[in-house]
Amino acid sequence: MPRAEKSSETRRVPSQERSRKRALRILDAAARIFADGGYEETTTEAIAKAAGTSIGSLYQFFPNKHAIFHAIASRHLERAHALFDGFVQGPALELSWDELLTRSIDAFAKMDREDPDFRAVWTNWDIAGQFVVAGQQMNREFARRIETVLAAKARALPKARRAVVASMIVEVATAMLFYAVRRDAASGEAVITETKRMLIRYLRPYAEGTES
Amino acid sequence: MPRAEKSSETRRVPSQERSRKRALRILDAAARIFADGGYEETTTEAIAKAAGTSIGSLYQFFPNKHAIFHAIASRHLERAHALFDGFVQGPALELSWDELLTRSIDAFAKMDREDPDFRAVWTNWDIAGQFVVAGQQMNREFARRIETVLAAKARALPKARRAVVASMIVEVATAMLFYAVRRDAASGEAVITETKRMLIRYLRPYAEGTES
Amino acid sequence: MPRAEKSSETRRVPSQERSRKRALRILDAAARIFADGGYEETTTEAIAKAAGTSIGSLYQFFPNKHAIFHAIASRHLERAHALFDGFVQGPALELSWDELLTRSIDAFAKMDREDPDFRAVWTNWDIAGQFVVAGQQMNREFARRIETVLAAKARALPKARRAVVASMIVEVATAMLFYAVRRDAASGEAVITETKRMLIRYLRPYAEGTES
Amino acid sequence: MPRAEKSSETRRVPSQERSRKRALRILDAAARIFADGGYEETTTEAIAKAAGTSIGSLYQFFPNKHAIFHAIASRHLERAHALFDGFVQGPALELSWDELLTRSIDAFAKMDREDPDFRAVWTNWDIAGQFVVAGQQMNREFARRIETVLAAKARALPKARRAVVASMIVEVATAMLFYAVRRDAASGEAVITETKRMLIRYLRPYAEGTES
DNA sequence: TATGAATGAGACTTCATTCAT
DNA sequence: GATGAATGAAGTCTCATTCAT
Repeated sequence: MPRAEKSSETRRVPSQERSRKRALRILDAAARIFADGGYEETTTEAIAKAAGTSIGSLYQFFPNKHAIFHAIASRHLERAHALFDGFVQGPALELSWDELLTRSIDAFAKMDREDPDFRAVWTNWDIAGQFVVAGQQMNREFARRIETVLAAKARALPKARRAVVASMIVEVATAMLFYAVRRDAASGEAVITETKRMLIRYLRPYAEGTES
Repeated sequence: MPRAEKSSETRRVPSQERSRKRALRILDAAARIFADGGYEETTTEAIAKAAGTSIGSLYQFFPNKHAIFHAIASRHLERAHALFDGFVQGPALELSWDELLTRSIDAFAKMDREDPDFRAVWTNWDIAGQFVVAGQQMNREFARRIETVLAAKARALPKARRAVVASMIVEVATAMLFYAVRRDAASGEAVITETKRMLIRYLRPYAEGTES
Repeated sequence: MPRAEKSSETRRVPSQERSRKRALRILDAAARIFADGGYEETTTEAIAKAAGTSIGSLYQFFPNKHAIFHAIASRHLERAHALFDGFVQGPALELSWDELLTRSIDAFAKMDREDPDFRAVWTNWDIAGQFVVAGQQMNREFARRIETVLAAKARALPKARRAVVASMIVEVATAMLFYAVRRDAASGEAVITETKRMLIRYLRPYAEGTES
Repeated sequence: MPRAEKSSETRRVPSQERSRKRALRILDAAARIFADGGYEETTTEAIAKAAGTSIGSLYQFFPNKHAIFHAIASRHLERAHALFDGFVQGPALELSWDELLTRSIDAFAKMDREDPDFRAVWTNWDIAGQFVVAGQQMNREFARRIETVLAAKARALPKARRAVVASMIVEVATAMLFYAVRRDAASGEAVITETKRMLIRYLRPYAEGTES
């Protein structure tokens, strides 16, 4: 059926394209509103309006409100992972502990400041009261990867304690980065600086093999 | 007539007593549900039922749902302040940095584990999307007090940076304590231990006057 | 049982007295609040408080909220009837039409201004949406009595039309009196004056036998 | 493509059309229930059901219960004004006093009998205990217009008393019309007739310049 | 496929009434 | 009998989701 084929093809491509764009617009709008107003306070209607679509269209892309949040979380997760992998894999690993920490924290601070998804996800990571979603999962993922770095770099750290230390790094970094974005630029910057200092001091003994 | 006197006394006291108890039961129940299910997800009906009362009684004690949360936050705030003041005032100040940190973190860890209010407040500290309530306010209060301790103990720390460092202590401690209670007993304990270590290592240079 | 008799007697008399007073206080308070705020808007709690009693006592005197309103209406009814009977019975009947009207309207205007029950009853005479209560009933009662006066004084008025005319008098007087109390003293007075004029002009032809 | 054109036209029009109709159905149903059962006694649920819609739809048209009443009042106000203006403006003014009164009262009686809004508004004109709304406002408006007619027709009436007399006309007419619709057809008719008579007799002296 | 009107479950809150003290 | 805490039915309104056009 050439007609169907052709029409479906030519109609499909731009339509897919437009669809994808619309889905993204929804996600972007939702991230902004979730971050500003909280998950519960955000209405699906408000998201649709902010995205310039109708509520009906919104439900064509996402089965329910939670799915929207989930999609934002996933998107953020992916970005964060990609960013993170630049530091725990490849040439970056050659850097000194201090350098590695400094650079990765700076990189995340930059992303957090710029990516609305970050605030959306972290502000609402306890949706439905379960510490289910993204946040936890993501941090666990990060911790696992950090463990491998610790294995290579922190020779003085007993294997048994690697998991805790990795978690400490992730949780502290995350918490302070989140704290930083909630403050004004200047004091946010100071917090970032101090966070790096704290982690460096914390980890140095493990790296040097001179645990206090 | 001692009997009459007594009876008239006990007639009203239990009434007040029972009222007070009921109010506390409501608060306790609410704390539990807020912590488990989140503020928005928690219905006043559910609180009443969990407290073993009727919805009408609940509204006799609290004008609306938010007031219940507020009461829990206040209660927690008071307890936390009282606890904290034991460390930043009086003889405890004679302790070494390390001792002071260790003891106060242990004290808070104990309280957090035992006080359902803690989770209720910290899980929901961003009600309505604003970082308004208790949480922020409380931490700021803590930070202010820690500053005075720093003034006395951290001679190497420039006055200008005291505020940031104080915030770091509070925020990291809070975040990790919160993280700890969400885990099982064993790993929670490990996290507490590691948190103390991290803060001690972070602060030592400031205390010793040998900043790295 | 002398003890019981005596105690019940001596206790009873003042108690009855006190009870009656309390019931009246409740009615007075209720009339004021009903008049100012409307039946639905008035809570039984508010009545009890304004009467200086407890809600429990209130329900010992009246089985439910409506009964309170009903009691007020009855009380007003009685007073109004007593007042009215002074004009449709006895020596007052010797007066001329104009005098009779003038005096009775003045008398009612005075009562309406002074009796809080009046406003309470007339403001809320449509409780529950049925034009049930007092108002209707009272006016019908009045009309019936006026009919007898008409029989005597309005010789030119055919018997068949007496009922309508009587109703006209009652309804117009009531409505305008009610209108008058809602205005300030001065214009209220003017309305009363004008109402008398209107009724006099309306009725004169019936009395004189020169229907226009 | 006429078909497409037409279909696109009719596709939206019915939607608007249906909406408007639904809003009107809600208003009509509400007027009926308000009139029969009183404002407070009427539930939004009942209105929705009587209008054949869902409660959700109702709230899509009206922000709250009071707005529904307000809309009814406005609608009635407009109709009443339009009707009234036919008598106080234009050629009708050429009529004699008696004719003018007779015709306008008949016109209003007809409307009141047929328009459910009338009873809804007048039965509940004291919502919330304040004599705020429509009723008062409307009557004042009417009175003001009647004053101008009086200026032209009632030469014997001193300017200072025009306002009272105008109010008398409005209030008496309104009250008796309202009374009339609450009675059965026959006696209602008699009341209307008698009301005209009363007003004519009342006003004649003012018109003729022979005040009694 | 886009739209937005329609739906209705369910949340919060009030208040008449009951009942233990 | 007096008190006022306790009760729960019922009302208003919101908002996630569906569905006709």
